[in-house]
Amino acid sequence: MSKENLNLPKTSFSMKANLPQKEPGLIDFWDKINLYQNLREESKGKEKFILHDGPPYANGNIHMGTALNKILKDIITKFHQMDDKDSVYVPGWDCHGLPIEWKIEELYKKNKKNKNEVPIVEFRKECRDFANKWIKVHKDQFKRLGVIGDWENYYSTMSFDAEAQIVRELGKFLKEGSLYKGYKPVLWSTVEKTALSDAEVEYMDHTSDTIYVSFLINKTEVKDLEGCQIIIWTTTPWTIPANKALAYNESLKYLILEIEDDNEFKQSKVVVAKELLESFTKECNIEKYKIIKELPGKTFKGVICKHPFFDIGYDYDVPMLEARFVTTEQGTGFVHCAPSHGPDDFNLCINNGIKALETVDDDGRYTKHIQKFEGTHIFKANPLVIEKLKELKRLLANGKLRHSYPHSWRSKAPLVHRATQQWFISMESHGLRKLALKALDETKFYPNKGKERIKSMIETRPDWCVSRQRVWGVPLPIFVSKKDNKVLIDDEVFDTIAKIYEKEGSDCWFSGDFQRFLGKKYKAEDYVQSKDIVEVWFDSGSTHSFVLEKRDDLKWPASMYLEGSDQHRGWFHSSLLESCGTRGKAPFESILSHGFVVDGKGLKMSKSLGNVIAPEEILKKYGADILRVWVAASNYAEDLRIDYSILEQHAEAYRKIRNTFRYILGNLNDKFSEENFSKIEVNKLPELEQYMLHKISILNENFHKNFDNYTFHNLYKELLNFCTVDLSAFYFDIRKDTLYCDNLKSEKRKSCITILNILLDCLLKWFAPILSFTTEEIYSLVTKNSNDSIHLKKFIKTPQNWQNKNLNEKWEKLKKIRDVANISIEEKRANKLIGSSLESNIKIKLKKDLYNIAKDFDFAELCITSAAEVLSDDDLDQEIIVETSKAEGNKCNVCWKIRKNKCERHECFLN
RNA sequence: GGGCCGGUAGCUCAGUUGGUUAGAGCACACCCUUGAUAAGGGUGGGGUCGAAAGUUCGAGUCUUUCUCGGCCCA
Repeated sequence: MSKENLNLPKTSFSMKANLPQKEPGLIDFWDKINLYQNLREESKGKEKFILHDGPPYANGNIHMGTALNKILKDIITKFHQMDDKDSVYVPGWDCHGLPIEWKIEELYKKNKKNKNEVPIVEFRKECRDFANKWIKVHKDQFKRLGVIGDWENYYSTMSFDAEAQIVRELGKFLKEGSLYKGYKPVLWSTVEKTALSDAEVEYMDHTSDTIYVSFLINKTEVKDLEGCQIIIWTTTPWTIPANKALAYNESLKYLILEIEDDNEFKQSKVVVAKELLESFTKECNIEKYKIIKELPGKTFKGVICKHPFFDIGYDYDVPMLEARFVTTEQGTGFVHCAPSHGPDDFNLCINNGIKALETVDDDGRYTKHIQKFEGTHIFKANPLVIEKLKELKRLLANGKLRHSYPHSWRSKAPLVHRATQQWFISMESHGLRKLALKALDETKFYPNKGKERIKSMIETRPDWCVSRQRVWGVPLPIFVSKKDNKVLIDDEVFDTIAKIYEKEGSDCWFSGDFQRFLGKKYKAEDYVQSKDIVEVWFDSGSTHSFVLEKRDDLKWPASMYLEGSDQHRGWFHSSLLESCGTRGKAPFESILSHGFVVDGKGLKMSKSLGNVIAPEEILKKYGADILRVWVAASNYAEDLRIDYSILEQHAEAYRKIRNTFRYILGNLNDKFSEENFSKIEVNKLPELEQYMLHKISILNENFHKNFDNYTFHNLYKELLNFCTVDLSAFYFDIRKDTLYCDNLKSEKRKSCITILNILLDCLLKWFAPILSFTTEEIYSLVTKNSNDSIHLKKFIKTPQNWQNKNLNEKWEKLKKIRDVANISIEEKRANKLIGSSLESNIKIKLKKDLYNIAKDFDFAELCITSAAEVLSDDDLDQEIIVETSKAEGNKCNVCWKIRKNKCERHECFLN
């Protein structure tokens, strides 16, 4: 008997995947057949699913987080496409902003070029080129991941039409009146000469000078306080010249002490918080003192102090104000307030009628408002201030403190709070906060916890500062009248600007002549043109207006926004505010947020820890499909762990899936014939095949449930388990005998082939959104049409009559018997009585109920033994007993079963 | 420092309103197979559910504290 007469599997589908080599070819194939266009053609007129791409910043190579984000987007887009929708994905890029400006400046420094001597227009052109360069790089990197989208017609925040639309959006806020000119302290970098957004701030350790300063009480109605000195503690001595007030907390208790040490403060009566007495006396080296009196916080209401520099011209009142931000964590229980140099100080002062002044200029030097120190750089002012305080006998102590302090993420320079003129969008004036909160209630969140996260941010956030003192961005379309200082608000002007931008881009704002923006109605000489640009979050927050609304292939609002969980404060947030401010509604119907990529131990990836894995390495070693499996198998609601052992595990699972396909293809000899599911005559199939149809149907149901909830890790796990447990270890194992040995015309074999065709169809489609490359590789192997793609297909629909609950229950019982049989066989195998299960005969004893179910089944087939006997025995102490004995006789060289006589099986006999 | 989220086998994940002995797949070990073969099958070991305390007849599940990690904010 030779093997040629058997129907052994034969396929050209290789066991080894070779993904890194094979995948680029499939990307070329998708380009060649114009897959994206075909998808649009195919689904014309269907319900749209629009996943609006949050634009990554066009700078630097992609990292794991970006890869995760894009793959997740692609998986979801493909799912909806196969779910019979028109699922359009338009990728985009965020292009303006400081990081790119910095890159160009770095280049300038390298080439000894002075930025100030380069015309802004030229500088901006270099920024634009830089962004364009990275868009190209990103595009290739994203395509390499298998992401299908409109790569030819991507969007960018620096395109001319985007810049034009951003102006129109700003115009809406200006016209409404919610965009206002304010004067607030912002975090300012004196090195970069700009205000920084929250995202650009890094908290690092910094050593500050600390001082204890006394403020002499000047006016009070409380007798006890007369002649006392209020003590403050600060880590920013340079802000003392800008001091305008002192803050105390009503809920604290304070003490008046009389210092008895023999020094310049001898017999001084000083006031500090009771709780801080110990640290205060220790740090100021006060050894002998007397507690005169304890006072409640409210005592300080209305008290007026003298500025410590009173004697050198700072002869104004320093009132004491109540503030909850005063704590007893450090210091003295009193806080010195410089409204120009701290948000808390600013708010407290403005509420009490004390205005902030421009006390420090762009470079960080004191202005004319700071007597005696004008022109001094604040970073060099501490020793001067300390010296002066000492001289005036207002300094109790000074020292150093190492603490967490804000720094610029680029220059690493320490930042300061500085009051500057800025443009704000009010959260309250036109009900923006309320609108945004309402819009969130109407948004579906995956996972649900995202809703609370963004809501609490919206509830407490201050007005939105949208201006930046930089050059690489969309200019604020603002003209201020020289006559009355009023902002020019005229739709015609906004529209003129937008129209010019559409043709030339916003670079022309800086070309000098701005009369053309004003048209004929206004004269340039009457106005001052703003040179501020819009902060980049406003850019990306407006993408819905110049992408979703403007493109015919998209819709507004988007079906989904999908980003990392940090974007609750980023893009989700700015998009929500921009859209609610201009349209009263959110630009998205749902938000999906994913966690961060961390290493195998759950720690964040960093260069210093050396645990960074670049997508590129994974692509080179494993291929994109393995990375896609990792995405699908991980629970994105939490942080996602990755390292090589985790990837190795997923690669192993992939091999299992690949071999499942390979088994099917082998037995179909690479000839897939599509079955019409609704025409399958279920009842005519063997029960095992019926059971498989039931399994497929149930799995398909769960598949859609998981898809509806976007729980891909459960979906993937079910698919993998199906391949491993139901197919490989069960159905395939049992049916090998039929497939290899039965006649090609046998009904049983034909039924099995039908199931294999159905399985191939199902598995290809179920896996296509995840294993985009592998499923395409297989599909192109079995399809006759060389221009066809698995990604053009729709999900399967299983007919109702495939589900059979009774049959399922029955087969669950049969499998239980099979499990017991396996244990029995294993015992004999361990005793070296048998090797292969085919070397055994089994005797199955069952209680009556189970016997009645099992008696009609061939357990030799189900358990892959040479013979099986099923007996009824009601005296059993267990439900199922299986006895295994060594099969005696000769091995049939066709079906390998061991028989005493010649194999009576028809096919074997024939041979 | 504050807010939010999380910690279940080596790994990826299940675990209903608190209710038997905490599950699955992979990995691992051993065995079998050599007609899916750098594949396939079988059996098995493995968990103080981050820690402690509390509520309860009963806690992976509820409460508190602590700890570790992540995101956001200061």
